Amino acid sequence: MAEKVVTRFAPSPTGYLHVGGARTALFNWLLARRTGGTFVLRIEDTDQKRNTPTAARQVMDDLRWLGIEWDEGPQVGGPNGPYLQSERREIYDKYVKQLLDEKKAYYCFDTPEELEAQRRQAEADKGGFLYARPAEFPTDRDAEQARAQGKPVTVRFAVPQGELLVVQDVVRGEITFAPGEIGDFIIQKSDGFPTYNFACVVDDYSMKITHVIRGQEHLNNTPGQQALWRALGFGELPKYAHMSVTVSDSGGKLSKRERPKTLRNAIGTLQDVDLDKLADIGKLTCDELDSFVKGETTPDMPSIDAMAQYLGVPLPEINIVDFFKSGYLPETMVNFLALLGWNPGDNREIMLVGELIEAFDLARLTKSNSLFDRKKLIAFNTEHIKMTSPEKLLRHLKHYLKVVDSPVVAADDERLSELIRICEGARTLADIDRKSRFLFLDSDAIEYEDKAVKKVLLKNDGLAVLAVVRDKLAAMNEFTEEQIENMLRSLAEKKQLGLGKVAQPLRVAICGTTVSPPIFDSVRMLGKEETLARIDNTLEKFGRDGKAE
RNA sequence: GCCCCCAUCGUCUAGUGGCCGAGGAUAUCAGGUUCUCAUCCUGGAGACAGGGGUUCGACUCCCCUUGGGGGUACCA
Repeated sequence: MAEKVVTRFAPSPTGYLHVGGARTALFNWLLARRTGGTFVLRIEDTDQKRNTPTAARQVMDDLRWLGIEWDEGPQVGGPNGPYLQSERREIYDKYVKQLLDEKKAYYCFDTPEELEAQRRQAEADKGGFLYARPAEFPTDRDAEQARAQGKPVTVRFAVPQGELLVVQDVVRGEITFAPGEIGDFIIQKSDGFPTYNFACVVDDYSMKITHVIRGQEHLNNTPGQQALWRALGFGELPKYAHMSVTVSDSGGKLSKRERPKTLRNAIGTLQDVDLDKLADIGKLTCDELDSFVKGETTPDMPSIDAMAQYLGVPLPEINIVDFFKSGYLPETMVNFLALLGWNPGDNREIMLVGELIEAFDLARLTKSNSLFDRKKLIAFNTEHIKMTSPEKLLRHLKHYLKVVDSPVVAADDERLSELIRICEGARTLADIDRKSRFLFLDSDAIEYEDKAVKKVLLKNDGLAVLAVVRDKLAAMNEFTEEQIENMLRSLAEKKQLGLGKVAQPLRVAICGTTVSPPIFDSVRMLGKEETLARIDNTLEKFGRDGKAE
């Protein structure tokens, strides 16, 4: 009985994979895996103007990073390819012709301007715009003539009018659209490419898709698509499930415009920004930067990222790669995304992909939209870092360090594993990176944070304590963390100080900030020689102008 | 404007007429542990949008209002 489930993810390659798309892909993939079905990846590149050549590639990389592998699609092939719509033109043409021959579709020769005027008129008449279907359909000859005259030639589907269009939706139940609600829509553009609403129907049929899981923004397209499906004689409809949409926690829609917007606002608020330098960092001319700040234009992503990094402005993550670069684990993303608009029905939240697959059920999709809460995401990531095996974490960390170009890449596996161990409790891979960098910098490359110096070195005899610590360290012949700990603790006790008063000056001396892995591990890993050198540097550098004795 | 969808703690959600004096997570607050950051532990506060019905009984069903989202393209 039950036919094999076939689901698909059909992104248009206009940019990086963003969280919304990732979630759609995930749900489709989860259902396929749950049921032992097939997951198809199809690239919807029918818009000549908007496709970026590298985008499809990027989307696939991001899917793979998440662990979402497709059974049919680009790069892997399959029986129903090609999987790029731009390579399926003959297929669409065939069906357009069929519809034309059966008088279920017709040619149109309107210019965009004419259409625009009709639309405005309809608005003025306070009605929805419905294309006025001609009593007599133009013939192939008319179309040729129009083309010869340089008129645009499109093909419209004659949507069956006068009947209620009913959509059965898996998550929303029955949805009805009144007759006349859906106007005749274009199925073939004047450049010969199919429109989304057409290509999607043809492909879902020929790729034998059984379940269409997509965002609710497609709900209103569905009656038209289903009418088309019937007109084409495609037989039984796939099941449709329209998921709730995810909105951003930084207000409004989760859109790629958020990042430039955040940066723009930051530039506006920040005092004394060196605009020339900034333009240089972003590889922009001053005029281009100016126009960006004024909100007139938006530079490309690498430019935005570079400027944000330079200014130290955190941008909200929106693309999957952004989350990767912020140090999130793919396990976290999959887990978190799965729980946006779905839940297993019990109180489980932290789940591995295997558990998600096992528990997944379309019947448990949520109807209402949800906010993407980055705070909760961090909590999830902390949890996943904690539960991931050291080996796996090491793999993730290495990949991460390489991509973000951290000096920590210099470490070998053993050392990285050690770092992972002593950074227990880290919330992101970025935390581990940040805390570890001091080990991989030259001692003269250490930047001493102003605040840290003032607070721990120049106050409470910080430098004096540091000098004592220095001598004690120098006198040690065994440089294990146990020895270091014993020494520091007994010193603190002897001086009637809290351990912090002893540890903090040392910490600032070796890494320039008040934050590092546990001090005993940090010192041991740095090594005796380098530790002493950095302390000496510090003493020298701040000893004079400080008020240390 | 018109059409479609949605509505439980700040947020993600459990809840399918009595088990709910509404459960979990996260955020937040108060304590505690700790050499920093983080982790960790204990406790607190916090929600059924409003109004009508239906019913012996509504968070759960129906209607209206309000609020949010989406669509209204030769974008997908």
